[in-house]
Amino acid sequence: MDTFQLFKSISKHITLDAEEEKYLKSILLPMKVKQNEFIEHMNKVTRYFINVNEGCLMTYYTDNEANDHVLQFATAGWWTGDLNSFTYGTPSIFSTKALSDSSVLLIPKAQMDELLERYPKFEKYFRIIFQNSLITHQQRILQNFSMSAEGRYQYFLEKYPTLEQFVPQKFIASYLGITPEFLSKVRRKLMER
Amino acid sequence: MDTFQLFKSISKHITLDAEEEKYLKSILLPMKVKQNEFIEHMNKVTRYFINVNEGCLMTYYTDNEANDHVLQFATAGWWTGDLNSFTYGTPSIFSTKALSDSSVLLIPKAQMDELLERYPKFEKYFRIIFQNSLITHQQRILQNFSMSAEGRYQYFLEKYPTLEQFVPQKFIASYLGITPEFLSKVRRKLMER
DNA sequence: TGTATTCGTTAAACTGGTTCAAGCAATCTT
DNA sequence: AAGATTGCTTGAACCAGTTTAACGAATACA
Repeated sequence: MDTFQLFKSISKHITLDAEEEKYLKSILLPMKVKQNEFIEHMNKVTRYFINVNEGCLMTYYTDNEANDHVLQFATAGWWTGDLNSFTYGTPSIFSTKALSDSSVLLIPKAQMDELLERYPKFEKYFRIIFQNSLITHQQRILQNFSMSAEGRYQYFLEKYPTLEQFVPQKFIASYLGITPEFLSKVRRKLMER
Repeated sequence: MDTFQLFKSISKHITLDAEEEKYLKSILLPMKVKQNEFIEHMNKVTRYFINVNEGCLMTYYTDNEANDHVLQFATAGWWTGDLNSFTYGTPSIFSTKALSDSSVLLIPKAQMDELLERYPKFEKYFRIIFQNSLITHQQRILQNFSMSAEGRYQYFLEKYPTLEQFVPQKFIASYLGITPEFLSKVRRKLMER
């Protein structure tokens, strides 16, 4: 099964020789998770940086009032997880769970460090991955400030048309920073037009 | 004048040899900007990635109703600018201006590309810079969802104690995603305790 | 030195979004 | 197949933050 989405993502940015590809495969941990199963739990140190191969994951924060706040959905080819906890070994503030039966590739922290040291080419790959993700996060911050909930919802539907099949509405609401009740009202308003 | 803040930032993450340091210096454009002067303008393609040496810059988005929304303040050692426009050559949605008399180092896009190609060590440096910035942006998104304006203001004061000297309150309000009027109320409430 | 513009504050009216409570449909459990 | 839990919707009351307008203090400017 050489058709990991991860390798498609990598080949967009760098070209691996046989040795590099072999080494990378040797450190990846393939894993299947069923719907609603967790890969990482809040309050524990994150062990893995996660790449989704099939299905859909969600990384989210649970606040003191037990409200969930979705940081990110991840589908085929996307990286997810608590980057701060993974990088610096601090307890995670996020949990990551499967929204559908999924298959993922995990890289443990020590192997990630060794990969970057042995084959600095991967520095470029992750530089680009983090750079693009940063751009996306910058845009999300500004949208939350400058657009209404209705506008954010419409933008979400346009930008991530494939996510609706995986993600219950209450989690879309959470991603948008509103309550499920209010998303329901927004949707009705949009339908009536 | 070998005391650029940038070199302190770099030495935290990688070690440069004489050649690399010399090359880097040869492509940096030092520049002084007076208070309220612009380095980059919205709607134009960003030419430079900006590192602050002295003073304070602000990168912000102006929406259709002419409201400003602050993405980032940057003081000594920090990078700023419109990363999307710089990387992909799209028209910028941000402007970057000086909040005080400042000195900065600019890297033009072509020179940045060449730096990364010639000396891949800088891939690691920018991988770490973008990774840390991404972590900060993730936390900011979640704070905006899970904390009140009052909580966000207190957190801002704790995290960036040096910024108050540079930044007018209306821009702090903008950074927090609230109106200046409401920040004024929040401040009074906090004083009264 | 006087004048104009900008900045922070206050207060009253307002609104986008929340909270609480209830009901219905779908799925999970046994 | 009945009961229990979860997801989505609706409505009424509510609240955190906005809008508008006005005022004084500070700064910029001619």
